[in-house]
Amino acid sequence: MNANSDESPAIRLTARGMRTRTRIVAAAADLMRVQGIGGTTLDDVMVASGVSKSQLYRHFEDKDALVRAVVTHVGEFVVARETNMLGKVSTLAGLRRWRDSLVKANALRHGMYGCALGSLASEVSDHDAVARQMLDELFQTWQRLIDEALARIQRTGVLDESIDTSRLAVGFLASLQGGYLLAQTARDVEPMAIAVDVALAHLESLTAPGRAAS
Amino acid sequence: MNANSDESPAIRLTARGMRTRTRIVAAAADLMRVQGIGGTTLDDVMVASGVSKSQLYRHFEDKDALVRAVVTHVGEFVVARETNMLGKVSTLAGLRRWRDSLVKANALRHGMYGCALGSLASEVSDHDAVARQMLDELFQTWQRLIDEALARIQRTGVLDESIDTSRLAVGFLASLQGGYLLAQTARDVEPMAIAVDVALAHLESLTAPGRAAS
DNA sequence: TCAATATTGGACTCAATAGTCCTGTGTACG
DNA sequence: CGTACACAGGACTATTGAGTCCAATATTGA
Repeated sequence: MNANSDESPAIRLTARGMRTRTRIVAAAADLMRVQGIGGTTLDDVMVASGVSKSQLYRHFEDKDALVRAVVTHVGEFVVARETNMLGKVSTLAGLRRWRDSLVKANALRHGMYGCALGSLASEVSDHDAVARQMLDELFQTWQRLIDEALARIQRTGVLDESIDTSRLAVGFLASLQGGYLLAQTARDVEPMAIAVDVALAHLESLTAPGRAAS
Repeated sequence: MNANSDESPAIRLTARGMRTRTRIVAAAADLMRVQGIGGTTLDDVMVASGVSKSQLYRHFEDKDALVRAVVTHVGEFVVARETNMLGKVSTLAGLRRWRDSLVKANALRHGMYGCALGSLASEVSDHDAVARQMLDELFQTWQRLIDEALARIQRTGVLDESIDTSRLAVGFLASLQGGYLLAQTARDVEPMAIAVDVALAHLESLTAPGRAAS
């Protein structure tokens, strides 16, 4: 939206203030990823960011405002990552590399914590309407990135033009999110890997045999 | 596990006591579904079930124990529902009816609250190891019910025998769970409906044209 | 360098919530 | 029919966590 990352500051901030603000949000995001939003106290954030209560309330009206800043922060991170990984994909092989990268990252933590965005969404959606809408838009952005990659693959000719890639993109994102949840519950990447693989297999089955490109 | 529903009681209970216990768990489950676990206080449960604090602590050692009883309760409900809906499915049409029923129910609440089991899983998995494992087993049961339906479809001949239905089942469950999450975030069933439809389309694409049965 | 203002520290308040305890009442069985 | 014990009520405590306040310090611009 505006030049500085993470939401508009409401108050005028010097460079030092911005750094402090960023430090708070980054620390809060880390804690909330691991402990959840409800499990993270403002005192936790204080200690982790090395900042005092009054600063917290100088920068954020209340905890909800901090949570929203965290949503923005995490959202920017995820969108940047996905833009990086999907932005130039135009082949099935490219999509498989995308899959590998996500699976590998999740395997390192044995499925713990699930998807950074998905966990926030599930915890916040029925409680904070503003944050819910922010997350909805982030999911839509993510879905669009997948859709655009699919559309590029389609344009190479391996995928029939009659296929609605935007519906496929919803399917991919849902498989991924559901996979994250199952992996988190099982403490094992496997269900997440399988879920995305099945979605990829579907895409492959749609590529008419003996078509152009790879 | 044992005859009475919802976990073992640790203490001896008369019929009246069992009813009280059930009332507590049912009230807690309802509240937690709407407000989340963290958002539901024991006082809320007290008021909703018309029961006093000491009774709560007579029946449950602490809040975690109550949460686990809720998991068992909700799990039994979901497994019963899915057994009902999937237990006799042996055609694609039957699977579509299953989809319709889930989508319809979710549409009524505009996606709110997500999946009863999924929401619990996401809130509890990184916090209570015992509850996490219970939920993992419930998801496995659910997945098995889907797998068995797919296997029956496979046995009618419309689905090639070389296909691994258990992997497909993981894909279905993940699509469903991810769809629930996206629907909850969007306050709209649509993403959930699309996610399951894409999964169904995949299955249909696997049914070799010109095979037996319907 | 001085004054205005941004920034910081942390003690303090107030409300909410998990968990305890004790007293009284219903009930089942000998 | 009475005694033991299961069950119910609700006041009470201890803790935690969100949010406030004000005094002290750093920064910036004139």
